[in-house]
Amino acid sequence: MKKTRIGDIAKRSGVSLATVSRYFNQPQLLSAQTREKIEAVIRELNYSQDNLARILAMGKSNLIGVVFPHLHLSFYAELLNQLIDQGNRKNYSVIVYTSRASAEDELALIKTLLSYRVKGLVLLSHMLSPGTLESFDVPVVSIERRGGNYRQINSDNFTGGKLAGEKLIRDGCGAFVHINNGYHEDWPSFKRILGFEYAVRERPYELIVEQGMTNPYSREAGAIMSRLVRNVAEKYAREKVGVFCSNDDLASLLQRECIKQGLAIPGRIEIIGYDNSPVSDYPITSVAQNISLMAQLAIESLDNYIPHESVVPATLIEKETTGRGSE
Amino acid sequence: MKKTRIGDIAKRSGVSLATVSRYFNQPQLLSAQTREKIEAVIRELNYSQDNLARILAMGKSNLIGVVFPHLHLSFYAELLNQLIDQGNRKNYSVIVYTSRASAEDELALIKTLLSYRVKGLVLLSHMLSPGTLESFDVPVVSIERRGGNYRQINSDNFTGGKLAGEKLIRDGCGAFVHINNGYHEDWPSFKRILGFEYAVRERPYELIVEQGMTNPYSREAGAIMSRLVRNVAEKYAREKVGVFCSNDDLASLLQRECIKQGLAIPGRIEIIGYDNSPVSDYPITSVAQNISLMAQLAIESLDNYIPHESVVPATLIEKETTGRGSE
DNA sequence: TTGAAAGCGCTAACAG
DNA sequence: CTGTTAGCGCTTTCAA
Repeated sequence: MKKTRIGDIAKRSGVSLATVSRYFNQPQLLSAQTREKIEAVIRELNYSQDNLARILAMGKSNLIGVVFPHLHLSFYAELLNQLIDQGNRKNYSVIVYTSRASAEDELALIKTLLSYRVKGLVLLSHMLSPGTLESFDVPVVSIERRGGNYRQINSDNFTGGKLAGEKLIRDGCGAFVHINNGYHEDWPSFKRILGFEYAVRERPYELIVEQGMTNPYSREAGAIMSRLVRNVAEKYAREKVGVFCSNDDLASLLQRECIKQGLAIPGRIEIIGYDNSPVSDYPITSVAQNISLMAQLAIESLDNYIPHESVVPATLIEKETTGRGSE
Repeated sequence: MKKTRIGDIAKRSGVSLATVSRYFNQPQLLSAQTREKIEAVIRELNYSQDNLARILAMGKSNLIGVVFPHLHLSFYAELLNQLIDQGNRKNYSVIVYTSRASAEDELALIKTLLSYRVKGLVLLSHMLSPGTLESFDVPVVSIERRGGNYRQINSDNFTGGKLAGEKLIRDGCGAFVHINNGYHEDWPSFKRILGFEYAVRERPYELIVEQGMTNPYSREAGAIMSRLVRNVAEKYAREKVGVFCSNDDLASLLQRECIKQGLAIPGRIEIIGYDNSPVSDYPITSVAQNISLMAQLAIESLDNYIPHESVVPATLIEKETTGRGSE
């Protein structure tokens, strides 16, 4: 049982192959009559297009390549979700990869993507240098990554961090902690720290960086967080502590640990996460990134590609790990 | 700046186009000399293959199509992770979709996948009937889904449920609850319920089904769980309650709610989840599905396709939401 | 409105 | 070992 091709339906409906092709691509050019004839045969033979051949002939696909560091962070999972959904609206299909161990491997991976003639690349991986990204001859959009001469979509990290700080101050916290699992001054997310530090300036403040919590669900991360909470509780015994975490998963881990150690939330300690991804929709106060807008912008910037940075607003979503403020 | 093709490098190195093709596909056939010559030019011209053309010429791709219901469940996110990784070993690329609203739409989506000549389909969606799945002319593997004449990969759900039940009994629970967000007797996961019920037979037992918790991270799910915990605590005031949840995310939600309502874990209530996905690696006792094995089997069954069911073992991973047993 | 024919970039007989 | 050539299935001038 061979695959039915455009030629088969051409023959069967007594028109030329080109006409059938037009049926799909420029139906206005066809007489209503031929159109119906073709339609009937297509249905009859249960034909469906071969996108591969189509792409080859046309030169560009509507496959889009996406590279995530991994999918263990709820922000990533949700963004992928949204990218797929937004892509679907434009009939794009998403090929997804997770990051490799070395820049070299990652480059190979992207070359594979390119070998499928992807229409564009959406990257959340940190592995490749801006220079490399600029060298691809398809649209490249980075999300929450270092900048360069390509399309960047970032959330308003500074404001996000600032909102978090201000909220914790309003709630009467006397000591402030930011927990991060590793940052780089070039990354947009670094501005979260700056924003937070700006808000809490001249108050007791501490920046804690723990690379071991890159996967917040690992046993290691649990152990680290446990120790960390103990230290913080001991160190700031008299004032309420306001903690801002670089992502929700970390915040969630922190919350669990506080509960375990009997620190009242939000009485003794307040927690604010970042992302407001569905996984944390309930009940952790978080700075929301508007993930769906980011996905939409990413997808839409693929056609009509203009390298530049977009900053999407960040908003504080108050839930149960912070207080009522003091207004 | 045109794309460099196989022909360009043929010309430049003074061999025929076919020879260059062989360089990639059957290098043993070439003399070391030509091989080197070609290699040099490839490097010089920075050539990289066009997989699309390749697939078209060869007839089959190494794209594989994956359809998930969504990515909000940690089991899904992790499985996708593994599928990508396992696929990479064989140089497959994964096109991922999330389920559509209707069977019709979902079929269209799969047709799109097929139009890219995917080598096979890995499905976690429930939308399509077995009959439909059987009708595709590429290998189809379903994971934890209803059976049919295709490759199925399921975990040993009955044993999994049974292990959970037995553990709770050992730990001295006097009342048993299973919380599920919707099931169907045809689904493999239904056997989790059977296994659990078998283990706790003739003891106080209750099955709670709440469709509203399909996305355990929704506000709605939070509200439902809150009410549910209250009811359970009230109803079983004298005996320790053993709760088995149909997935880890639900278990995690339950844990949080118990803590909030002041029910000691594992003193007053014990919790066992299902999946043991990384998201729950810490600290919820869970029945592990061996997700990476499932992914591996799925990927490997794509070549040398033999429709049948594989059942991968389920094991109980004891963590902090259950007690020490009583042996 | 329609058809003929030349590609898209690569592979795979077949012949040498 | 290597070259010639005919496709893979579709799109797109160009001409009619």
